[in-house]
Amino acid sequence: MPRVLVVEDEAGIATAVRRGLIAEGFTVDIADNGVDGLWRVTENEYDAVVLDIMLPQLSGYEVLRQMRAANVWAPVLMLTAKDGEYDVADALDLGADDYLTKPFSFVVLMARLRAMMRRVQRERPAVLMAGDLELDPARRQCVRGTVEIKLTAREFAVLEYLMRYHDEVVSRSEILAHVWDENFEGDPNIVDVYVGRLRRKVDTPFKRQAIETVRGVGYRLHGTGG
Amino acid sequence: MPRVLVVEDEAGIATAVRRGLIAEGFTVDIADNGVDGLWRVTENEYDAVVLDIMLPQLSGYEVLRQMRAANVWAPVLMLTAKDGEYDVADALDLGADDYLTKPFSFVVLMARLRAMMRRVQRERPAVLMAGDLELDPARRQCVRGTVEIKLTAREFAVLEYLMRYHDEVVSRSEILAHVWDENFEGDPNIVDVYVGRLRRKVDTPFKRQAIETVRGVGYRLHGTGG
DNA sequence: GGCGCCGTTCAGAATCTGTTCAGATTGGCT
DNA sequence: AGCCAATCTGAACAGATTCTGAACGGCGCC
Repeated sequence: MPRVLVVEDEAGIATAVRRGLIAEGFTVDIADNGVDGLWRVTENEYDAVVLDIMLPQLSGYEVLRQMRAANVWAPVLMLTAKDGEYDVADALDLGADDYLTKPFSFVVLMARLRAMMRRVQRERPAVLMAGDLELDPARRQCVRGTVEIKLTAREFAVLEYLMRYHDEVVSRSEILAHVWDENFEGDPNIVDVYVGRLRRKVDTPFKRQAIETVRGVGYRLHGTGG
Repeated sequence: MPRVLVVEDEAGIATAVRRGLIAEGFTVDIADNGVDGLWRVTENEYDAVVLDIMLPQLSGYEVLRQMRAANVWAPVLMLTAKDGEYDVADALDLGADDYLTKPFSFVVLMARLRAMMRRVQRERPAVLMAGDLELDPARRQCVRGTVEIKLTAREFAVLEYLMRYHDEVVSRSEILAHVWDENFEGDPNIVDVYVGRLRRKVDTPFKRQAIETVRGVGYRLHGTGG
């Protein structure tokens, strides 16, 4: 699940964008001022940042400059008001990857975000593969061999995370933080439950199970041999 | 190899863009005035046109207008200077597909060009097909196999959108934004209602239903086996 | 004015999902 | 073998999401 930070002080825009992005399968954090935005972006790993220029406390320019200085290179899409008070060129010079003028349509935002992430993150393939398992985040579809496997939203998210880090061991807390929320406060056993459900759905009989339990540490999804 | 025409009289920009595009694997033609640009675009088939607005002999507006009149529908990305002498809205009204304000970064130009070509390729087919379903936007006609299916305007629009993005999951908000209005303020349940009606009209008994619900995300229309 | 079609709203029904929990099972260790 | 902690699993529930039929009002046409 791609993770996006939205730094925007106008609550209306922020929530609208948030809702839309979530519907599109993103995980979304919101910061309503520059300082908070800068803090979040340096503390977490985002796949993209939507950054308003006009912000309280710290302008979008400054946030961008300081995050680049701090060696954070997540792709940034700047939001600018259409009155040319702030110059877009400056933002691009500072290392923004794209920009959008308010008011914008949500569809355009999505297209730009996707294009930007595709462009910037070449290491992320459109389709995740592991053995004969195939997972297509855009189509929200999971296939083993030729048969489609139906997954719920959560199952999909957990599997996606495991596949993204296939052959590596990922801990429960890591999964919780990424698939649920950094401060999820429920029973961590939920991860076990979902891994169990996934196994029943994606494992093939007579084959080694795809998701291995690494006792005391977490889980590992095997990249080859199913 | 995608072929691009760049109509731009400032030699510096033209050659920079040309070099960059070639490096990205495009074939590039340059015209340094409007008349030449118009001639080339009508004589050749380009996958995209980058068109400056301020040009000697014939403005970018005029080039665009006349090429559309001549039934040339290659996607056009307009270049505008940031002083608002020329209005971007006019260009979009005339049928430009995107625009960029000078000065722009090359990265942004590439992203826009790619996104534009992708978008246009998807949006311009004459007849939409998915399985044995056929939808002709020009004739406002929908056919399954040999029988015509009568659809109301809204039903048609929703189905058209789903078919345009067949096999992908489209969210309710996306459908609302495109078929209704980006700031439609009614009950989003209207989408569910129309999908339900469409199902009753276009689904065949004993077959997998064409429009699948992807819970928590949206709907997906199956492109094959429909 | 009457009629039919269409777009929309609404509320209840039907369905699906996320989560919790407790008991069963497994694996590692002495 | 026996113990403890970690893990698995099935059942159950609440809540969210989606579906659907009914109803309403506007609009164009006869």
